[in-house]
Amino acid sequence: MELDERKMKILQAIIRNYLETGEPVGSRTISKYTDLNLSSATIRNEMADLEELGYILQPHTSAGRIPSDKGYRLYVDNMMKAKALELAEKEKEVDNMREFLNDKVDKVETLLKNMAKMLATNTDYAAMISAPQVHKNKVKFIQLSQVENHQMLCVIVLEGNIIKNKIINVKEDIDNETLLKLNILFNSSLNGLTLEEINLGIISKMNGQAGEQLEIARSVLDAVAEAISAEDNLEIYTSGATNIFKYPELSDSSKAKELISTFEEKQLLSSLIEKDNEGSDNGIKVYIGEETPVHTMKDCSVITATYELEEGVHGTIGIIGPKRMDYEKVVDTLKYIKDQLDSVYKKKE
Amino acid sequence: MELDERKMKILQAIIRNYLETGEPVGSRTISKYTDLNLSSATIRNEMADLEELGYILQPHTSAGRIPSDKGYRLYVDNMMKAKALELAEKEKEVDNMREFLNDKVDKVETLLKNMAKMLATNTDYAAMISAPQVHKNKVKFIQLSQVENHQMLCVIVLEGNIIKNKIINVKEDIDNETLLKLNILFNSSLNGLTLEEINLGIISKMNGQAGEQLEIARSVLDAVAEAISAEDNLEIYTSGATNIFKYPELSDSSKAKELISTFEEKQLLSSLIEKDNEGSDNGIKVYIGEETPVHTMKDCSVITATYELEEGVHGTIGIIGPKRMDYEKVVDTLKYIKDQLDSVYKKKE
DNA sequence: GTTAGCACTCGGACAAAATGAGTGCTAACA
DNA sequence: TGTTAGCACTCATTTTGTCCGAGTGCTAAC
Repeated sequence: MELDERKMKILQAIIRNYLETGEPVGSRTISKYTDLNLSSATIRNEMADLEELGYILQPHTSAGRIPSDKGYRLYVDNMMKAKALELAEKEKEVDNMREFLNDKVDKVETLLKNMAKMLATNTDYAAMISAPQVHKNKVKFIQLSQVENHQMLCVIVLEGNIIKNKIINVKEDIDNETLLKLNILFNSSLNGLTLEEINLGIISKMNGQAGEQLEIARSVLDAVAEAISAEDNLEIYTSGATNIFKYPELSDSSKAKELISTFEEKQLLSSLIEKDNEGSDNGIKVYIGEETPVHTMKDCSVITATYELEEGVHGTIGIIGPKRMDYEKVVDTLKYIKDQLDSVYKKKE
Repeated sequence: MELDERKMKILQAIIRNYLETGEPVGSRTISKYTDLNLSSATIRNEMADLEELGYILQPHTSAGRIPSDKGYRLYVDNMMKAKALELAEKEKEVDNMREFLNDKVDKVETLLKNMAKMLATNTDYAAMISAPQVHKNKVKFIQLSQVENHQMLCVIVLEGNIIKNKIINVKEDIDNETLLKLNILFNSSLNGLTLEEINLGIISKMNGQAGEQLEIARSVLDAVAEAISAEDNLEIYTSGATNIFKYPELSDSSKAKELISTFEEKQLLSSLIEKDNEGSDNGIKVYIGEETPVHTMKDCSVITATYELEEGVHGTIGIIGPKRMDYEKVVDTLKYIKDQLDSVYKKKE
C-alpha cells in the first residue's frame, strides 16, 4: 500500500484541520471539509490506511486522528507551499519590524532583544535568538589604559566589533611611555590572531619584550584568552516563554515547568544554535517532536534560521511552539527576519 | 476586644502550622500543637475572636483557618525572632556561597547571576537581583581610540567601574595627535561630572575647543549621555521563576503565566528596586500580599534587601514566594548575602 | 472561664449513569 | 471493485448523586 494522491489530500486535510483546532479530527469532518465528495465511511477506510502507514494516530479508540511526527514531516517537506501569509498580515508585520529596526540599530543587543520580543508577540510562540558568534574569534584591537591608581582598563575588540572590557588591578602604576609601548606591543603581537594562533611561542616572545611589566602582560593575556574563548560568548535572548500556556497540550504544570526552565537556563538552548549555517533551505531547519536536539522539547516543534550580520558573524533565531504550530507562517516570518538581519549592516555600508 | 497573650500564642501557632503544611489549620490541631493545654472548643472561641480581629480567615465554612495578610504582617513584625536557621543548614549555605564568591569575583555580572541562581536553589523561591546602580552616575574616564578605518571606539568608565562601550562611525579618520588632544579634552572637561552637571555651557565650551572634530565630539557626548542616564542601566537578573510550580496556590495556569511573565519582562520588577536604601531593618523589607508594589504578585510575598558594593553603588536583592514562605529563613539568608556582597569589594581593598 | 456534646455546613472523593463523538465492520449498491 | 449507509461498539468526558469527614458554632453543664 502506498500514498496515492487521494490519501495525500486527506492527510493534508487532517493536518490543516488539526493545526487550526488542536482537536483530533474525525472522518465526518473531513468528508465535508474537502472537495473530494466522499462519505465519511470512505474517509474512515482511508484513515485506517493512513494510520497503518504511520502518518496519523489515534489518541485513543473512538477519538479522531491526529498527525504523527512522520505526518508532520511529510507535510512540512512536501505539502506546505500552498498557503502563504495573508498579505495584510504580512504588511503589518513588516511595518512592526521596520519600526524596531529603525529604532536603535546601533545597539545589536537591544535590536536582538526587540527582535525576540517581536517574534514571540507576532507568532504567539516562544522565541529565542542567539547573539552573533564569530566563527574564529580574532583580535582586532587591544587597548590598555590607566583608569585610577592601581587600576588598569583593558579593552579588547574582536572581529565583528565585539567589545570586551576588563579591569585589571596592578601593584604599581606604570608611566605613560611604558603604557604606550605595551599597547603597541600587544597590538602588533596579537592582532588578527585567533586563540589557537596565540601559541606558546608568541606568549614567551611577548614575555621577553614586556620586560618588567610581565605581570601586567600576563593579566592582559588572560583577559584576551577569556574574551576570545567561544564558550563564554554564547549569549541567548529569549522571549514569550509564557506563550506556551496558550496551548493546552503544553501547559500542564510539569511540562510547562520543564519548558520554561529550559528557557531560563539559556545554556540548555545552545544545542539549537547551528554551528554550520548550511541548512537545507535558506539555513532554515524544522525539528518536529522527537527530532529536536533539546530533549525537554520533545512535545514541541522547533524552527531555526541562521542569520549573518556581517561576513562570518552569524547567529541563530529559533521559534519553539507546539507540534501543531503554523509552520508556514513561522517559516515565512523567520525567512523575513533573517533577510532583514542579513541586510541591516550590509546595507548601511 | 484586643490581642491578649493567649491569642497571640494561638495566632502564632496557626501561622507556624500553616507555613509548614500549607493546609488550613483547625482548632483540634492547635489544641494539641501548643503547650497551652486548652481544648479545641476553647481554641475555637479564640479563633472566632481572631477572625473578627482580622488576623485569620476561613477559605470557606467548615474549613480551618489561614492567616490573613494582617496576620502575616503581625507575625513578621513581632513574632518572628524565635526560630532561626538550623546551624547545620546555615553552615552548608555559607559554604555554597563562599564557593560562588571565590569563583569569579572579578566579573560582577557573573557573580550576581550566580547569586540569584544560588538564592533560588537554596530557598526554593524565585530570586531577582539588580545590578548595582550608581546613585549619581559620574564619569571617571573616557577614552577614544581608532579601531579601524572610519571607526572609533569610545570607552566610558563610570564611578563604580561600570564600563560602557560604543562604536562611532566617522566620515574621516583623525591623526594620532588630534586623538590625543581630544582624549585630554574629554577627560579634563567631563571627569567627575554627573549628567546634570554636564550642562550646555560645558558642551558649547567643548565644542569650541574641539574645533574641526565637532562631529566626533558630538557623538562622544551622545555616547556619554547614553551611558550615564540611569534608565538604560537598570539590569535585573532573575532565577528560579519555575520554583513557583512548587506551590499549588500559585501554579494554576493563569497565575503562573502572569507571574512568570512578570519575571520575563524584567522592567516590571523595577518597582521592587529600592531607590532609598533606608529600610526599616538592615535595608530589608517585607511585602505581604497586596502590599507589594508589583500588582501581579498580590498572591505572593516579596522580601528585598539592599546591598552596597562600594560607597554609593548599590543594588537590590529580592525573593518572591508564596505568602506562606519561610520568612525567617529568607530574611536570614538575605541578610547573610547582603553582608557578603557588602564586603566583597570592601574587604579586598 | 472552660469544656463536652451535638447539629450543621461544605468541599472533596468516589461511583454510577448519561452523553456523544468517532470508529470498525458488514452488507448492499453502482 | 470502489463507495456508501447502517449499526453496534468503544471510550473519554460530563453530569449527577451519595457519602464522608474535617471543622465549625452553639448550648448547656461544670
